[in-house]
Amino acid sequence: MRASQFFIATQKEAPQEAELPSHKLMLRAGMIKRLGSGLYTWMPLGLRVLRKVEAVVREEMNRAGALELLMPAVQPKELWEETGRWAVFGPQMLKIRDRHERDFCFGPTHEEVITDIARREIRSYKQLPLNFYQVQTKFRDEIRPRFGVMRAREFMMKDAYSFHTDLESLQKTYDTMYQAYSNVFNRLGLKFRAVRADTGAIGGDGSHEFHVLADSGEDALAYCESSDFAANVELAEALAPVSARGEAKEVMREVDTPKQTSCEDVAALLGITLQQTVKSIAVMATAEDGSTRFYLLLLRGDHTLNEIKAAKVAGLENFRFASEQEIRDHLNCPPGFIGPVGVSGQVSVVADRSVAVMSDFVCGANKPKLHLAGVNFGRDLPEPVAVADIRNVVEGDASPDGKGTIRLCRGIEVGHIFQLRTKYAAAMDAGYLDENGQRQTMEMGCYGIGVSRIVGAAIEQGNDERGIIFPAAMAPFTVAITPIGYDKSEAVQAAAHALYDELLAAGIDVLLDDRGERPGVMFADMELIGIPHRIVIGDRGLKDGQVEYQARTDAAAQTVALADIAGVIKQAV
RNA sequence: CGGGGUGUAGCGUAGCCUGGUAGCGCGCCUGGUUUGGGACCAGGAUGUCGGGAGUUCGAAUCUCUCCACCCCGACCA
Repeated sequence: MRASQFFIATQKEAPQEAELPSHKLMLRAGMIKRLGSGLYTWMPLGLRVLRKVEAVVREEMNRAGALELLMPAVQPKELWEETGRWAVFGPQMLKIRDRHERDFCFGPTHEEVITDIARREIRSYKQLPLNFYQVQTKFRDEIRPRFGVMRAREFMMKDAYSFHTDLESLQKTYDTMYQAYSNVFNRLGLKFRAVRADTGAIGGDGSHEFHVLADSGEDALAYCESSDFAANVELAEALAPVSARGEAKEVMREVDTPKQTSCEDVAALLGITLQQTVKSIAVMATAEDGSTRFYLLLLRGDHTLNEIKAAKVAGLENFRFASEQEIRDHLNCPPGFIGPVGVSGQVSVVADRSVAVMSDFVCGANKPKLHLAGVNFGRDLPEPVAVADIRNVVEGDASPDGKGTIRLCRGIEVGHIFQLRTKYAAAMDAGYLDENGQRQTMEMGCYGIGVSRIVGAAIEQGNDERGIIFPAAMAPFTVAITPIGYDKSEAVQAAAHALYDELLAAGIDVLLDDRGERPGVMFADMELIGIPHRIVIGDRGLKDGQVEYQARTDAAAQTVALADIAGVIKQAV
């Protein structure tokens, strides 16, 4: 491609709306243009990148035996009513009405459509298993679109749906998809982790999220460096401490804490570590019969509450934080000094596993401006009614698989594979006849990749002060030729054209910057848009038969003989 | 939806408090000089100051209202 024939729309300054590096850079590079909230035009440059991602996804899906089809973006309401999701999806679904006043939605996902296909087309176990996929534009009316294409309302997604006679077959395809996804992200040159995900009401261990690692990621992840364990922090288990509770050595006593309402302040005042303090979190839980109960959740001072885990404790299914008034009503004490010692029968105490093994600890005294030190379970207060894992894991915790310690990072979810089981097939009566002529419900799996989101995630992972650093597999162009004095020097032109033709003939995506711009402009543009390889041709080097080569990630250029440069590039790509 | 904020040329902004008819940088166009890291000189074009209503002799500026967008929370590829 000749730059003069292409559309390069780079900008020096990023629009104010952009916050993340990837969003700013995509705007500055002219890859995307915003049309409305969460709506982006993919400009020619950006589209080249998107298409490269799609190509890799397609290749790996095809290789994994999935079959591409294309479903309508617009779907009739009736289909969604069969699964009850017309109501469930709620305002996230863009609903539209045609001239006959019939209701439709712009598809946020395609389980209903594909299940409809399956129930119409699949009759016999002999046709199974099957795995269909598509690359489609989806629309989800996000509560808050942000970060450019990372959380757009209209976005490009690859979604696949598999159908099976039994769980074993589903598991097999699931494993195949797991591998295919790993292949995709490896080929795209992304640092990623497959993370065990919450399967919610369906249960089982049939769900993984694929996260691209990036500091700006919206999800907090816990992973183990010495094993393949990885999980969302919300779900990562904090193992019970291996050491048993120590002997009580101290006598319980009150200590003055006139202004110290947090564990940090109390520990600082007393000159002890946070690990010796216990924080009490007051919550109200509503039981099934509608009655409410006041709970104190006990955490070690250096830990934080994991609300998802806490909600799994019997009785706490739908808890909320207690109001200040409720705290005063139950403990006769203002927040900041509350604790589990001497509480009435109206109060239930739930301790985190790490608290359960503590001895001689410090906690609130349930009296204003006082804390208690040297507190011990069994002696100063009853054992808690429940001991559970209710905290977030922290760096250094033992990995739940027992193979090392946990580290934390942030990730951007770019893929999700899920064993749906029979949820949709049952709701929509998608069945087949088995070997015995008996009608059975199909098992289903679904597998999504956020194609457009990957572009943002990749840039989030690869950028520097000069611009985007694209992995080779998704760069809009592989090589940039930047001739200096292009419109003045016939020698430069001749050399540039010859090289351009040779690289094109070798099937390499080359961008020849024939705009006649000054060197600084060309360099800045090529670096901003993240082209992995750059060749500079100028009269200065040409008189010695030399050109310059610099990879986007190199600190400086190197001199290469003009005669060798094509070979060097072919070698490098 | 709740809370906060911003709308001035393609992009970034000044002016608003204290009303007097809009300025700067980048970009764009023309001519010239330049050409190894976002050139320089000269000339030029581009603004319903988000929309509407009001106050006023006069509104980008004050008031009301609507709209759009951005940021913080719940959702997700």
